[in-house]
Amino acid sequence: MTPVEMICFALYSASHAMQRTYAPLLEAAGLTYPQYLVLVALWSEDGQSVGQIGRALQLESNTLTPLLKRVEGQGLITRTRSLTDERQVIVALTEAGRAMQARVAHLPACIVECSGMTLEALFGLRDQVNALRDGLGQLR
Amino acid sequence: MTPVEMICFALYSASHAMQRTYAPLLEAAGLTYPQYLVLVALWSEDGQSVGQIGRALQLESNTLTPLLKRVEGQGLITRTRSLTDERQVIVALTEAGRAMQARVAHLPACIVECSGMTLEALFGLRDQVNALRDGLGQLR
DNA sequence: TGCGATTTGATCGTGTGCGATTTAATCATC
DNA sequence: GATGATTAAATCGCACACGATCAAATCGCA
Repeated sequence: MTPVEMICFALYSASHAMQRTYAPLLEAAGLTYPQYLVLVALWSEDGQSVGQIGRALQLESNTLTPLLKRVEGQGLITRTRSLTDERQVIVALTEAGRAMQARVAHLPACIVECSGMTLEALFGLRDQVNALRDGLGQLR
Repeated sequence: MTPVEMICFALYSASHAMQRTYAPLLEAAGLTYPQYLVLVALWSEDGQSVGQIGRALQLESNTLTPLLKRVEGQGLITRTRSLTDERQVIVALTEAGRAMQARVAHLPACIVECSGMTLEALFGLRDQVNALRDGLGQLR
């Protein structure tokens, strides 16, 4: 059994390869890969709580809190306590945060190109990988 | 575009889900997930240099060196300079390192079970994910 | 109304990943 | 045989991930 023969290593190495592909493209925008994913979630729905973002990205507050503070420091988001429930911190895009979307809009196409696969193959693969993830997440 | 619609997020979240599934099973053996992968590589071929392990796992020496020192500290491997090329550090299994293989031999079957997918589906998925990784790695 | 249980986010410590740089050993070319 | 280029590993700094824990706010229920 070599690492290459294991599904877990395939995911591990492919995930890192993806981050290595994105990183130089995101560097121009001053973003890291997880920071970019947070913005994607906010572009999809602005004004989410830390918990909502965590459920979307499968991350805990101990990862998100410092990450969000860094993105806030860049002026892309604001973090404010909810008025209706002061336990929650609402994360909202600033104008600069919204403007960032256009600046990185070309990245997904770059990734598809780099991958050397068709869009259909990538979508099929995505669905299978998501199914595996959800299967593994079942027992938590 | 939500995170869920992106192939990069599928890999990102599935890789983390896999690590979260392995972690509690490896904890009994005192191993982290990357440490386990290093041992898998060594069980496949003992006596590899840091560079060889790095090429197998797609990791740089700046990641491997401290990781290997921790595994060495647990008495599972030894790190010795090569006699023929003193730039290289040869990593070899100790008796305890070899014995560890039997101790975690049941893990892959656990993962297959947790995944809720057939072995054939997992193998097919693995090959596709590896192809994507290799495609992305092409331009490096 | 009061008070224990739950929820939410933050904090802390450990272990990766990786870009940039450094040091030591080896190679290539003369 | 000397010496500049290359290679291998180590070191440093920064940014995740996550287990464990904490503080504050809210909920549930008598």
